[in-house]
Amino acid sequence: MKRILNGLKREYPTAKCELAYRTPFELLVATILSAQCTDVRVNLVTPALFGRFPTAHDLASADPREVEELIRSTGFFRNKTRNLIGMARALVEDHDGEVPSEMEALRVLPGVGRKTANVVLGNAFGKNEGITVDTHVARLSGLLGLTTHNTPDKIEQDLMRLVPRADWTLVSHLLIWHGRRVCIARRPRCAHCVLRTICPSAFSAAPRTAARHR
DNA sequence: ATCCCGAGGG
DNA sequence: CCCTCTGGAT
Repeated sequence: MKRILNGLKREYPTAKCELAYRTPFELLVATILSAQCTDVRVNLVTPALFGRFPTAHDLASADPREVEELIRSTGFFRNKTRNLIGMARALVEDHDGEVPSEMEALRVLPGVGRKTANVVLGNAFGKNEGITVDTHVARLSGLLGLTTHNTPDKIEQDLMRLVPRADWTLVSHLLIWHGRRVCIARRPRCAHCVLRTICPSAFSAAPRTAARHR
């Protein structure tokens, strides 16, 4: 695991959050939108969304139909709209319209789960509350020791035990970047992967289909 | 047909 | 643990 992380660090020295945002509020909204949707598509809709609803106060009084139209292409748009407006109202009522920097306060907001809270705490507030790993990690399962009995939750716990707390947010981004750029679903670029020599699922020749790990 | 930086509910 | 919610890219 140590060797894997060192390899990834060398490959992505500037890994960071790829969601576009300027304020904690914008990051919170963008992260909620990123559920089952790529960061690229989120970044396509957020400029118009943030232009129309720059703060929690603006979103709290928004017309749901207008929000739905703006975020439709990110999928799950009815759930997301309900959560976004409910979240904005909670921010206005309980936090003067600001995004709280505490895990417990974030988690009770509508639509904010463990992963969303971690992204906001790590990237907007510089806190390392935990390592959250995305669905890409299933493709690194062979490397990370992910099995039926060794779930993503277990992997995250192992990573937190191995990595200094100061690097938790960085490690989340390293794994995400690798998933986005190299270990791509159904078309992994194994020939360009720094983990090629130690990955049990890697193709030695140019791959045509994705590696299956389970 | 399968996947995407998920959350909420049963 | 399971299921549902959604559109777009590949």
